[in-house]
Amino acid sequence: MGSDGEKTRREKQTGRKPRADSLRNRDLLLEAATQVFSAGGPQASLEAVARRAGVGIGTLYRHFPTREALFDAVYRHEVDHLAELAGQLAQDTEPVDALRQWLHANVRLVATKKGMIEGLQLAAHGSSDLKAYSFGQLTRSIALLLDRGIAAGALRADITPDDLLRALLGILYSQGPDDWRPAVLRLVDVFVDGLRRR
Amino acid sequence: MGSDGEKTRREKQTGRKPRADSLRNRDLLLEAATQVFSAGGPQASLEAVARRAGVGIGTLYRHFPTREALFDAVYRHEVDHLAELAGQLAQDTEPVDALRQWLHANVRLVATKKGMIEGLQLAAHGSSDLKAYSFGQLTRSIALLLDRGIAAGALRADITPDDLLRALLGILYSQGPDDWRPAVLRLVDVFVDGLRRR
DNA sequence: TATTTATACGGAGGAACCCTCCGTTTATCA
DNA sequence: TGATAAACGGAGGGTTCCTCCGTATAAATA
Repeated sequence: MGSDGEKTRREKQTGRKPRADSLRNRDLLLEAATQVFSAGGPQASLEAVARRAGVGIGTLYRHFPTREALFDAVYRHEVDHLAELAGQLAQDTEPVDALRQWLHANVRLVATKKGMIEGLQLAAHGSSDLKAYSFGQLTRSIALLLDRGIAAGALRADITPDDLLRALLGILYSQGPDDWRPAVLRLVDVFVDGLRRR
Repeated sequence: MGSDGEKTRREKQTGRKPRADSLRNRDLLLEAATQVFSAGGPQASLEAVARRAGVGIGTLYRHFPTREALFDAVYRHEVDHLAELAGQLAQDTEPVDALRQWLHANVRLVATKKGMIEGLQLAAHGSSDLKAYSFGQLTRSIALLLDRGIAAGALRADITPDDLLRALLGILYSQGPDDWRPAVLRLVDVFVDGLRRR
């Protein structure tokens, strides 16, 4: 969960206000990391992140003791957006279409943040907090949309939100070299068709 | 293609037989690389590969000037196996089932070679020869199976072998942490269902 | 078999990165 | 305005990457 971010943002135990430079540097690092990871993938240089943020490498490690901690902070934000969207679609839109649209939104997001999906995949294999959090958020979002479709009798009932998340991440990750978006969107549609009740 | 491996295996231009130690070391390196990559993924230490093979790091780089070249040699072999299997299934088995079985075979393969899929993904984004070769082999295999299904009227005709390969790689890559195989196999089946003509 | 020579070998070495540790600086609090 | 807890920067030891080159050796030649 957010434990790590929280701890960094707030004190040890004495009741002193966090220093202004600390907060500022944390934000600088986060922004720099977003850019560096987006461009270079999850194994990009942390020293490059520090350089870009204009702080010492020691400062980076104090705020984010591990590479995963940095991912944690960077990607939780994006995931929260998707969860919001799912909530909206679940109110506005016809079930099957809502699911389809939400999946398409994921494709769109990844289109601009190349490194993100790799990060999530890395999280999927590793055991960071990010995994628990983002998978939770995404699974909840999917469950919301999926269950509604099942309840309406429009979607088959033998697929779990977990399954669907796997497929989504997988299909998303399978970006081709050139203009992969149309192909990926088509795949999503095929998959949604496969999900329809027959 | 195999240009790199071939070049290493055979001379510059003079017509001299390749040295025995060279060939031997190449094989040692290949075997070591297969193990190291399978365990540690595509960014595993090349020096570790050399150590495991019992040769100097210089020898490794002479045989495989880049990390990609090593992948190239290691994974082309596996891909060839899958191509063979596709050929067999195309003769033996009912179209939709042949496709399903071939996809399942992919799942099985990946189950034992963790690093491989990451390698293929890496190739998919990069621009190595491995990409051209393995994608060619796999696409051809899929085309074989897919076209047969379409010709028989059993599969929808608006999906290309390319698309299907993307989906396959994607779904394969989406391994969960625990016992992911049943889930992945289910996803494959859903996808194949989506491919059915309706 | 002995000599020549093309070829391969090993590993030193410079650069980048990882992460830790600690002396110095600075923002809060009294 | 001090006092001091907290944050800062970056040196430094370790690892990996990849190149370069003097040494060793297998194939060719006599």
